[in-house]
Amino acid sequence: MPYSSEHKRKTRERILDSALYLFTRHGYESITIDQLMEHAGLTRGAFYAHFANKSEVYAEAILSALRRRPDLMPVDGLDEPDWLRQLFFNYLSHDHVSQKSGACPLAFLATDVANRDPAARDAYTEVYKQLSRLIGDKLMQHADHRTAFAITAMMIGGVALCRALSETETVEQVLDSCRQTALRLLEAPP
Amino acid sequence: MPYSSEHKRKTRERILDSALYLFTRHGYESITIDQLMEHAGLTRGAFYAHFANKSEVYAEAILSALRRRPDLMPVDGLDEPDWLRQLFFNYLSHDHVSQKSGACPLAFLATDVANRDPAARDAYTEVYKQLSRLIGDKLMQHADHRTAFAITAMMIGGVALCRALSETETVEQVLDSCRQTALRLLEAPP
DNA sequence: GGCTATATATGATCAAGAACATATTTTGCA
DNA sequence: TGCAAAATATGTTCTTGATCATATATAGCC
Repeated sequence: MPYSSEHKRKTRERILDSALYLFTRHGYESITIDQLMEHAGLTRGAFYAHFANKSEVYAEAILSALRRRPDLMPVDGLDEPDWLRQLFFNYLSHDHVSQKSGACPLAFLATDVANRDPAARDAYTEVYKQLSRLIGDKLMQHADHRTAFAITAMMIGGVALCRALSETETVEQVLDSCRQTALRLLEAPP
Repeated sequence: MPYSSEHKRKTRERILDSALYLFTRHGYESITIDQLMEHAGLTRGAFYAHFANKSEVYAEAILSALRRRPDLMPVDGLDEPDWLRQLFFNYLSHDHVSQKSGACPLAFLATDVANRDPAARDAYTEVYKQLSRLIGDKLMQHADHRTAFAITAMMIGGVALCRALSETETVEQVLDSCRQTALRLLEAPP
């Protein structure tokens, strides 16, 4: 059994890192297996030792976002409102929109996933449920728990929207408005 | 000069109708010129009498949404709050997500457009500005004008999100939460 | 130090689709 | 009624990219 047992696993993770990076930036169709593997420092042929096909790596890449420590996540040790405030500012930021910090697949692949197969949509759904549950839990006692869905929709929509807009001025307004509104929803229970 | 002068214009509009229908459903890359023209009741060859290339028809299709009377728009004669309430319910509805009523390109093409050329992004930006301005105007005196950006982000995000999700139960929760939150933002000025 | 299973690389196939080039149809007008 | 310009249809080229098939390299084990 050649190659240490860790080797393949690490290579796979490296491919998934590249996949998440490239797919969030350019979408499913625009990325080729060649580009993906080159980005991971390998060639086409190695791909099929790790994944059955392109669809599979796409779905796995989305799920892999859960295993990462995203740059978007607030630091530990904050109380709930502060944690949420920091998340809002991290998420609804220029750095996120321009992918200087990590890219959330929920925002970057929203309409892309809708055109993919069930595995991709299941992966997306799983990631979404974990994010909304996390926010919902932090929201407890500060606002209606169910508001979490609307807040996540606004966060995802705000970032997706800003990425599509071609006017930086409008991007600024959208991000600012979403941040302010998220804070309002946090601090003013119904 | 054969073919009545109206003929070409109408054909072009028919192609744009098909383009908006198909692109919003399947995204830019998944639709072929063949499919588009067949849907419009024509063949490939006719396409190039109307558009220079695929990119152009995509951008034009997005802009064409402004000229349509979308099924999403509330009926006339309502006062501002009622108009907005009806818009929220039309937009954040199952019929919209499942495209039984017209499809808003802002929600259906959000991440798709981000991977296209500047013309497509400019078209998207133009449509977005018109929608957010419309909502902003209706919002006057009922809420902070700038909240319009957050509300549109939530509407767009909510629909884009729901289209990607594979669990109907979660879709239900998201739509419901967005509708309720939109109403709250409408009725409770900061 | 060679053997072997596995990872990786390279070559080949095949299909899809955008764009163009040419042929055909249509219809207003002389 | 026939002509001509414009619209539409059909044939063709050429590129791209996913997948497969085969070749090579790697490293654990005897």
